[in-house]
Amino acid sequence: MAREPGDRRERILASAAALFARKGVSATTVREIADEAGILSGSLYHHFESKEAMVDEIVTSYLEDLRTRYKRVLDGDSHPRTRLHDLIVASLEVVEAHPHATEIYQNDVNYLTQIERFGYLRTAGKEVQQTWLSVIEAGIAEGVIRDDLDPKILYRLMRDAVWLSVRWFKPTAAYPITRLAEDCTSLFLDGLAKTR
Amino acid sequence: MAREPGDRRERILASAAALFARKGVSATTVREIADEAGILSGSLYHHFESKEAMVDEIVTSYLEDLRTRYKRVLDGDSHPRTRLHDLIVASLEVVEAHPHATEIYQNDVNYLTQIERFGYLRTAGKEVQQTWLSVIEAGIAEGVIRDDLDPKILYRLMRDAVWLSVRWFKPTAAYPITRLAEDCTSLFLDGLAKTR
DNA sequence: GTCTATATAAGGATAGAC
DNA sequence: GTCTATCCTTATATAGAC
Repeated sequence: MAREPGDRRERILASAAALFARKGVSATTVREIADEAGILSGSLYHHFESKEAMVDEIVTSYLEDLRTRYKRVLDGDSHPRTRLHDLIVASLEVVEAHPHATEIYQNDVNYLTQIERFGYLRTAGKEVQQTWLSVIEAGIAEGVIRDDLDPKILYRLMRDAVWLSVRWFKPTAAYPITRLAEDCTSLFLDGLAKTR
Repeated sequence: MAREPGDRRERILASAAALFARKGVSATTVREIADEAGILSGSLYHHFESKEAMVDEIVTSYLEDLRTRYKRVLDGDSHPRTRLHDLIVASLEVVEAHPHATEIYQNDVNYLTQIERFGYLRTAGKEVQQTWLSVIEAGIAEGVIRDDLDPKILYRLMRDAVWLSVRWFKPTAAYPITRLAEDCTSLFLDGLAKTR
């Protein structure tokens, strides 16, 4: 299959994402990105307006995918336990589909939100929180989830545990992403105590 | 009480830490640090050898405190549930005592470990992991903790949930750090399901 | 201990040839 | 679409006066 136009651009963006993820956005230079792409830094500006524009594209398509998948979860099975599990699965699938973007977001969100251009990250964060909260609160209302813990606290603890897996999780045949999702769900819902 | 010598230096370091935490190490300039301290950038070099040296001091004293507190936990009560709780408390106390250093570590560990000078961060990470693993594995051996979940996975999930609280947790009278520690322990050990 | 002044390097970005 | 060449700005760091 022949390469479409835009393929080259996509590959530049992909290797830029890898660099941003590994070193951080601020510490990655346009010269390094160009090196990785096998061109000179000036040539990058034929494809992209700026370094910020590259980050923007990477993060935007990441958030778009995330939004789509979360919406699909809310349209699916409505049992709280299933729904929480589906949210975890969706998140881990986004991690798998956009590992570099996930890492950029997790590492550099503080830095990025200070740049006007990336103000939309705050909104996105609130949307994600709202999705989780609606699931947790429905679970409490239905009597499936404990009511003695603050839903917002629960959300943040679970969110960080799940998303930060981008830093360490490498799926294997013996321990695939589906297994990690099940273990997360079971840890959060059932806990790791053998007896109570 | 009069200010001791070194106090000025400590205050510069503290405001540098705040900047590093907020913007990231790489995106923080020595001019900003100097501004914050009310001096010119050149004058910083009377107190510190380099920007890296500042980061090094901040991170080193953070890790030192962490090590001390973890050691104290391992010398204390040996019941698995208590011990896990104590580990969470110790971690959250370190977050409280070194919020900026914690954030620097969490956000910039990828970037820092690529700098030769900060190679010791890998060792420190392994030590922390070993501490948690010993507690988890003892709990499994004593039949208090489930044996169907990989201890290393459990460690990473709990670690990220606990440490990342630095990004959002602000203690209040109604919800102090001790409460967060208890909620973490209860979430991890008992889970959030009301019935099974 | 801080300032002035500046060396030196690296950064993002642009213009125009090819 | 990439290269050469370079502009301009910003960065870390230093030297020596005060």
